[in-house]
Amino acid sequence: MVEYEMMRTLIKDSINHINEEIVVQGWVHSRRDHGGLIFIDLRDHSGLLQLVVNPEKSDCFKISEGLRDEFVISVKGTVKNRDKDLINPKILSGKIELVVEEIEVLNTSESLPISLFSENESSEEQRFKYRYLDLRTNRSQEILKRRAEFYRILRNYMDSNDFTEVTTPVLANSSPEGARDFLVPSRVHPGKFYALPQSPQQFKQLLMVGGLYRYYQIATCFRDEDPRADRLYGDFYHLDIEMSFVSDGEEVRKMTEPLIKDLVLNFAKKKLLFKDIPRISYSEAMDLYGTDKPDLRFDLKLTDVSNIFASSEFSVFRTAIQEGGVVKAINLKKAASKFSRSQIDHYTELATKEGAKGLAYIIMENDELRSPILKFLSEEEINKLKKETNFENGDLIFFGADKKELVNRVLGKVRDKAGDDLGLKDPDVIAIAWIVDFPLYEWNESEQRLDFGHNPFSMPKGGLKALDNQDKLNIVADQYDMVMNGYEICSGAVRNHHPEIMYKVFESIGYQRDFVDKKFGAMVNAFKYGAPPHAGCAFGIDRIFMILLNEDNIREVVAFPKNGSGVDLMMDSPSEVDSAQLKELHLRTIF
RNA sequence: GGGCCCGUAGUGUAGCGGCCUAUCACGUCUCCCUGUCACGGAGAAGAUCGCCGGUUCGAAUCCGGUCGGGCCCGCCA
Repeated sequence: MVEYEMMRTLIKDSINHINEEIVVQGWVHSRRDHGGLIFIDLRDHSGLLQLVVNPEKSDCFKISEGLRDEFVISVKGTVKNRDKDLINPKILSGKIELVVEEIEVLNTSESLPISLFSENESSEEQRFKYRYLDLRTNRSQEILKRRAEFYRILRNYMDSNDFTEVTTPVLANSSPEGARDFLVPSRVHPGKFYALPQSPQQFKQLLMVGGLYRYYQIATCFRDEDPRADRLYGDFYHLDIEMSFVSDGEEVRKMTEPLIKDLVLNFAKKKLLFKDIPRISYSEAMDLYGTDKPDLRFDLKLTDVSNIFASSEFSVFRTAIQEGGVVKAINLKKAASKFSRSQIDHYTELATKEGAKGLAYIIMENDELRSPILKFLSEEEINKLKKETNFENGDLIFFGADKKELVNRVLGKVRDKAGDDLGLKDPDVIAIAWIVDFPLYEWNESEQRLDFGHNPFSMPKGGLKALDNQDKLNIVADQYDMVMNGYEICSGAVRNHHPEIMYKVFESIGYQRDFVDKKFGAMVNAFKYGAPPHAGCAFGIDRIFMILLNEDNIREVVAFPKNGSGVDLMMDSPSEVDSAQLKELHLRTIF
């Protein structure tokens, strides 16, 4: 007698096993009781198999009458071909069935608190509370398997390119910049804390100093920041990469590109919009798209039209420019007929939510212009506008007039929404680009001081000299992000590996040497002993996986996600601990 | 921390001031049924409409608060 765990195997081999006796185990997927004959669809990880229970087997029949959805059973029976007109083309095993001879209930099931296989999909809250049931669906099973496949591709690629996988500590140190840390109190050292790393940044750089040629890790990262649909709470995964003897970010970009292309083309089976992945500077991205993570599946661009309206009669435009701001336009080609008045109002709403005072627009239909601001615009201005923005019949232009940063942000959002509303985001297409040359510093308006733009460990282009001579806000770092369909999926940099430049970079925004020594002691010390130039990056694995699977919520692609408040509804974590545990950790309860 | 939206039998929904003693489907329970595969048929049980308070002659429905959930802003070097 053959024992089968896998029905898929059974299906493949069924030709050879017709009339053989076999044993299968699985879940009762559904039961159809005809009174004198019972059909059961048995389900395991590989699919469905129909069982037939005849009344002559009175013991089996009795048991079968009591079976309910999701009972776990073990069945012995004979594989039979179905008659031609009884074949079910909807299931893989539809040509055969198992005529039951013995049946044993291995476990029962209460009726389910969520619906698994019907058309009513239960709420996310319910599904995640009962995630162990939700995982039984085809969709979940598929996601788990695809994720394993995804990991395998990452590892194969890295391994075959001389990268060494190194596991770095999870109990690490709190870092002063960046996200909020998860702290872990030390029992042995009263009053001291570990922190769970936001990324293995410092460890991987120390590996470079340690002589490792190339490093990678599928690294767990921990950040205590509020989640979003595309951002997990708590822990998430990086493909973390670092390469020694690299002084130009281009080397990292060239190294990682083929992997991402392979994932798009062969893993996700999607179209890649740009075969040669473009490099777009941060400032260009902000100018053209109003964001540093543009969705490049569609080609809408912002145009600076300040020169046209510098002395306009329309005071909103004129004043904005006089006060050092800009006027920019985005021409939504052929959108005029597609947008109703109320839809345009939605854009205005979006703009004001972002801080704009309003959102001027102008429409050209049947050679006629329509706009609330039309009376303020001269013919010359209109003509120049037509020329500079390719403004034609059927087009709709939105304007932003304010400080440059605000205008970019607002029109960037407008651009993104227009991409949705005009159906320009093809789900089968992936557009990838590198955004390069991020500013090392940025101006913190609320605190009126300089801050690090992206991360404090990148090498300023031009080194020490740049730090001495240039206007700080003009200093560019060899720092790069990869964007995919409007999501940031990777961030990296050529690292600052000279102690003197490290000190200087911090000093420029008011941190003294001892601050650097205290907070980044290991790194800055290590750099004193022949640190090789090095560069790297980190890809957000969960997010890439989400995009490639066309999911719009990142929690869907994780086995056991936490909800929007950082709660694991299934495990009910975080939870209280008893006072003895707190005492041992030298903590007192605050309640 | 802030804004917007949601909360109705086990599950998904309808109802959005009186026709509500709350709709429908799935599930559950009882009975019938020997070829179904979303089996079919007959019947039954199951909801103090998240919770508290208010307005009203009257509240699932309107208002306030609160709890829970979602999306967004802040935050995410």
